[in-house]
Amino acid sequence: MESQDLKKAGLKATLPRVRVLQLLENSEQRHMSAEDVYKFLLDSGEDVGLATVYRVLTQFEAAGLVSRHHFEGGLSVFELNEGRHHDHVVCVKCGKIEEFTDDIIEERQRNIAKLKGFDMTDHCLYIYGICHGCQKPR
Amino acid sequence: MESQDLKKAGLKATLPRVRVLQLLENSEQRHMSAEDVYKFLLDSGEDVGLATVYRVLTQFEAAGLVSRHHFEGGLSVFELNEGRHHDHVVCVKCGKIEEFTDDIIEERQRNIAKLKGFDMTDHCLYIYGICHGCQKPR
DNA sequence: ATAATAATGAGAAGCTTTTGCATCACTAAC
DNA sequence: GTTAGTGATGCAAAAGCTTCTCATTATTAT
Ligand SMILES: [Mn+2]
Ligand SMILES: [Mn+2]
Ligand SMILES: [Zn+2]
Ligand SMILES: [Zn+2]
Repeated sequence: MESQDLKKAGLKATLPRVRVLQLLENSEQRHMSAEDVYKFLLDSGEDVGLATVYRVLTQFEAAGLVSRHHFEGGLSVFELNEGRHHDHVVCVKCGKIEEFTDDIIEERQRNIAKLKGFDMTDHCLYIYGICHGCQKPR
Repeated sequence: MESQDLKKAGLKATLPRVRVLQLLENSEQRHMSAEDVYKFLLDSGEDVGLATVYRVLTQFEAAGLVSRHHFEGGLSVFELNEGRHHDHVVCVKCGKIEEFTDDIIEERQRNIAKLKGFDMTDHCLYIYGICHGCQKPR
């Protein structure tokens, strides 16, 4: 029940919040822009405002329910935060996204931060390329 | 001589272009937003338009003269491309930026891309944290 | 059910970046 | 050195994308 998740996160269980959370949990498309979320909700007959979508996503991010990414081109997308950190491989042609984690890279990042005297709070690694499907001649 | 670099890149050596390139080469601040570049130029008495700065930076990027980064928060910054790839550690308090390269991380990234069937074109790794100076209590 | 309070939707506003266009400046040819 | 041609520039307007304002509505605790 999404209402419970929201309350645990200290957020009132309003209809727009429940709907956004449900969408992020059930959508085929795991990484979505605010506009995407908005359109999906409109299409499923919800009466929601774009401003609310932005507000809710920002609140979810603050509450740790979702993560926000800034992919190449500067467009920002959201995804449900399911605990396990991961990084991304993005196809620059079709936008396909693959997720991965690499413990050795993670380890090395921590060391680099320490070496530079930083108290690491976050990190992100984006690999851009052309996916198998987009490589075909023609 | 910046005019030569520009011509080699297939760009007319116009005054705004030369000035932007000089600034990127000589500025104390290595990573700059378009607005930064614009203000620096105005302050040094140049008569340049913001639109031109954006146009020139985009052209420089296309020509491989500069790289563009989208740091957390979505703001995009530019830096002179001096051939050697590197990644970034960014202080989320003061904006201080440290650069680094790690061959093992680079190697692993290539493998991950290959494993996922991607033809890697680019990648970026941002480590966010609080720098030494900003860690001091108060 | 009610009252108190917080959240919402719609539109306005704010930023950053891009575009249209008349004018101006490089460049190369004289 | 001039000149002609093309391409670049500055300005203002426009186009995203995101946030804010505010009157209205929904949620929660009583
Ligand atoms: Mn992901
Ligand atoms: Mn750098
Ligand atoms: Zn693809
Ligand atoms: Zn700092």
